[in-house]
Amino acid sequence: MIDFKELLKEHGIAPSLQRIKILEFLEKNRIHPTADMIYKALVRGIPTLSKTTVYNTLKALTEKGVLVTLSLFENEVRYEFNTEPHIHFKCIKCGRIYDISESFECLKNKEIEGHKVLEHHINLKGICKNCRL
Amino acid sequence: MIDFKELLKEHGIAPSLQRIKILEFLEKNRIHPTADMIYKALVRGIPTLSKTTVYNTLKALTEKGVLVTLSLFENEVRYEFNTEPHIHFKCIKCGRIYDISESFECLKNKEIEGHKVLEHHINLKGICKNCRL
DNA sequence: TACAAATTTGTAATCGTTACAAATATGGAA
DNA sequence: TTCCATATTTGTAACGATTACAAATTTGTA
Repeated sequence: MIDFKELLKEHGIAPSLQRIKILEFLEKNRIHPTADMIYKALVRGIPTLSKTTVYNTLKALTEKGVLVTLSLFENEVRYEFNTEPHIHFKCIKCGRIYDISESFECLKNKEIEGHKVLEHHINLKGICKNCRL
Repeated sequence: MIDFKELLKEHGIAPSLQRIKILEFLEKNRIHPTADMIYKALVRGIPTLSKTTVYNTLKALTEKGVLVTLSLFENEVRYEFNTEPHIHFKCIKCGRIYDISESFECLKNKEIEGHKVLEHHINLKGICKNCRL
């Protein structure tokens, strides 16, 4: 069990209730949510929660490297924990986003057509194992 | 030299001046522009051009498969001709987006962790050959 | 030339996000 | 504990990209 309060302190962010809850939500719900999804989920427990707080917190956590933002297919910002490099798969039927543990080390720090590659993002799209049944 | 009027007709879209110019711009300027960039570039030649027309045309052309939309890193929609599958590289210094002809056939129609892969989008980020100098 | 249908246009609405300032909560010093 | 400066949160307004919509214009065809 992660100590979210500690995790925030380690990154120089004061561990307020709102921040802890946002971080906890992202750790426990690996669904790559949008800011709005996070807000809607948490406002039940924290009725005074403001969307601005959600955005501010996500921005701060991203700047500190705790979170990572994703630009997947539909052009909406989604957030996830910054963990091992992995690939994202989005199901065109149910819309769920899956993490694929496979990684393409072959791209890392490579030089392609004269350009120095620092980051690579691989997004897959198709029918997920549940929707294929 | 592509006959844009013909190309539009082939896809069941009436070849109006505005549509021809938008298509022509995308074919001649392989810069993966946003709708706004297209509008700004064309409004000089067509002073009455409306942004709505640009959006409508881009939407129609995308639905017909003539264009493809990109969700790259900054979460802004960009458009390009629908051609051979290729990889996009964005320079973090100059912001330019390059097409990398290399393709990852190894991903095509593959089954990964039980999911059926239909599309794959690979986005690279780094320093381009010009900015490295 | 005339007219119905398609296209374009401009305005207003919408959505996600950010700016900003007031209100609130916090932690440390006295 | 109480006080206070500071940090955090909140709500509203502003913003930019996109879409909805209806009026105006253009087009192709009879």
